[in-house]
Order: sequence, then C-alpha cells, then structure tokens
Amino acid sequence: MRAVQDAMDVLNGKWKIAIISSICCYGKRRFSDILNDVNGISNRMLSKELKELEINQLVKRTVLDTQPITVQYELTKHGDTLQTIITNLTDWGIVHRKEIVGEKSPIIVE
Amino acid sequence: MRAVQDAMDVLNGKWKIAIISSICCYGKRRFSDILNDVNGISNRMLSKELKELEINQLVKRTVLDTQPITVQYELTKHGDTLQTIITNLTDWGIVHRKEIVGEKSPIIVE
DNA sequence: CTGAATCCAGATGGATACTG
DNA sequence: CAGTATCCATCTGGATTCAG
Repeated sequence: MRAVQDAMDVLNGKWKIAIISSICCYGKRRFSDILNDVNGISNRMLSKELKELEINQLVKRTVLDTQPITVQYELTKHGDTLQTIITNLTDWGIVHRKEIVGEKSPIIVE
Repeated sequence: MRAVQDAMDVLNGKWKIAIISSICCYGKRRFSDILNDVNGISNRMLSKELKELEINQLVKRTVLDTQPITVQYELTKHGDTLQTIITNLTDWGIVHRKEIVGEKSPIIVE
C-alpha cells in the first residue's frame, strides 16, 4: 500500500508519464522533440520534470557536442521497467474513454 | 499516447490511487475507514477525491440507513479494471524503493 | 458519521524574456 | 538549442468550524 504511493510520488505532476512515453517511444529524444511530443507542456515545465526524472534515475541526460548544443534523453534500465505500467495505463485509458466519455463525444484536445 | 493522459487525468491528485487501493483491498469500505487507511488525508480531500472518482464511475457510493448514517464505497465494475495497474504500480514501487532509496534508508512515513 | 463551508499558505504552472 | 529567471494567476490542500 505504501509502495503504490512510492510509485505515484515518482510519477506525480501533470507531465511525467507523457514525457516518459515520448522518450521510450523513440528510444532517444531531444529536448525540443519532447517539447513537441508532449502536447501543451512549456519548456519551463519540461525542464523541471526532466530534472526530477533524472534525479529519480529514470532518464539519462546526455549533452551532444553539436553546434548548437543538443541534449539527448533516454530511459535508464530502471526507467525501462515502467513500460509495462505505461502500456497498461494506455490500454486502460482507451477503455476508459469508451466507457465514460463515449466514442462519439471526442474530448477537446486543445 | 493521448490515452495515457486520459488515464492519468482520472488518477490525478495526491490520493486517488491510495483511496482505490483501500477500497478494492477490502471490497466495501466506509468513509471513516478510508480516512484511516489513507495515511495523512483530510476529510476534506477524501470527500473531494471520492466525488471525482464517483463522477468517473470508478466507485459507487451507497448511503446506509444506520444511526448515525454511514456511507459505503465500493469499486464499480469499471473501477475493478484498475486492479492490474495498481498491482503493477505496487510491484514497481517496491522495486523502485530498493533501486533508488536503498533498503537501509527507510523513507519517513509522515 | 459524513460531509460542506470558509480561510489561507504554499505549490503549481503559464507567459515572457533572457543567456550561453 | 536547451535551458534559466521572473512575474503572476490559479490550483491544491490543510485546519477548523459547522450541519444533517
């Protein structure tokens, strides 16, 4: 029971899961790529959330020596273990939308 | 990808998962029971979160005709489908604690 | 017992501008 | 490109009190 909370503490915030999804979906992903992937997030938030994920050792940050500099993010081994959960959440999200929202009332995306 | 967000939207907030865990763990649970189960939650928050869960049709609320009145909460069929996710999160939480926190540095519980 | 109402501090997060 | 800094509105959530 406390374990559930531990997990949720790491995945808190509005964007964590979406960010992780973006990264794990492509393997490696740059800051601006994620910024585009995650709908609605600001660079300020992305920066903050990525930092937290890095602290929790879920993502690895690599500065590439390009001109201008680019930064690459990828999941750590530990971050990879979230895949099952993300898959489950995705599946459940689909069912939930059908169940509650109904297929005919599309949610406003933006 | 949007589906993940759908799922997280429903499970947002600090307490949702813990509340669901509490209910599904016992099958049926009264307001004050959940209040005790979920460490640190206030009645104000519990009330709010339960209402949201009810709106999303994850829990069912039943007023029992006792003296004084008691209210019983249980998972709906749809709420039950979260069990897999909760189990996964719990498992992952345990691993995460070992991985990051280390077994010897107990997290302060409150 | 189960909540709703009020009050209020602190966290969250968007917009914008700026730096290396 | 990848952030950081600042400002500021809104949201979150605790404490307390009240009501059916």
